Amino acid sequence: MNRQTQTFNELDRVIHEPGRLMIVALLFAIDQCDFLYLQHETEMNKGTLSSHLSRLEEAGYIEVVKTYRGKVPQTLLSLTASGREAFKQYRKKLKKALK
Amino acid sequence: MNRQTQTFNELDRVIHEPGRLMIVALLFAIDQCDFLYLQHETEMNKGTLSSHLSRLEEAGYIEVVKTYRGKVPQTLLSLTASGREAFKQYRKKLKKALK
DNA sequence: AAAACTAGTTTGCAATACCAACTTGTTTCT
DNA sequence: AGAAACAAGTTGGTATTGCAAACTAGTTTT
Repeated sequence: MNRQTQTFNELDRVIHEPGRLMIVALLFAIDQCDFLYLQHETEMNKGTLSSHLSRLEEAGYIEVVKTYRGKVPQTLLSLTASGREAFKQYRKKLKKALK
Repeated sequence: MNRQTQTFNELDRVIHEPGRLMIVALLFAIDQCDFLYLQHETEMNKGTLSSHLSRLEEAGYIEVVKTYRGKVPQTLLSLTASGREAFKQYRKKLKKALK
């Protein structure tokens, strides 16, 4: 039984998906940002971004706060403690497996 | 424009999928093996393994040789030069992005 | 007041992914 | 000889992803 190999199979799928990996890595680095910033930074279209954010929220990895910038709606995103931990674990496992 | 972020989006999807990541990483390490060995090592069911192998073959990343061990069919798998290169690139990008 | 814009969400669709069950040919058990 | 098991797939069925287009709700422009 090759444990090194199995490590790849234990990767958190919610985070592993490149679209969400971009989002989580960004939020890990900058703590908080809004929907538009994410859209520009990741170059995803609105629909795709929106669904990835829903998935991350369901997983408890991000917090979604709908607010206003003046009178324009603005959605603020940030990692939860659980999300930070999940990303750290993911990175750790991946680094180990890629050795 | 955050290039670090975009790196995650440039990852080779054929290799990024954990099932295929296991296969490719194994073949990278051991050069050649058969279907059964892969099945035990990755703990995937036959259907899933078979379809991942087809995908990797289509991508030109592995060579599939159907032979016999006595009269029992045996499928031998190995990475192509292109497959080795793709895995090296994948690893390089990922390591860079995880920094 | 109507048209256009902002910020998202929802929907429909094609491609993938994974599992379970079925298939074909061979070998082993009884 | 007949039944069970094995190797290697193939074939559904269900879930997920990604994109584009339509939709919503409030705001600003003309």
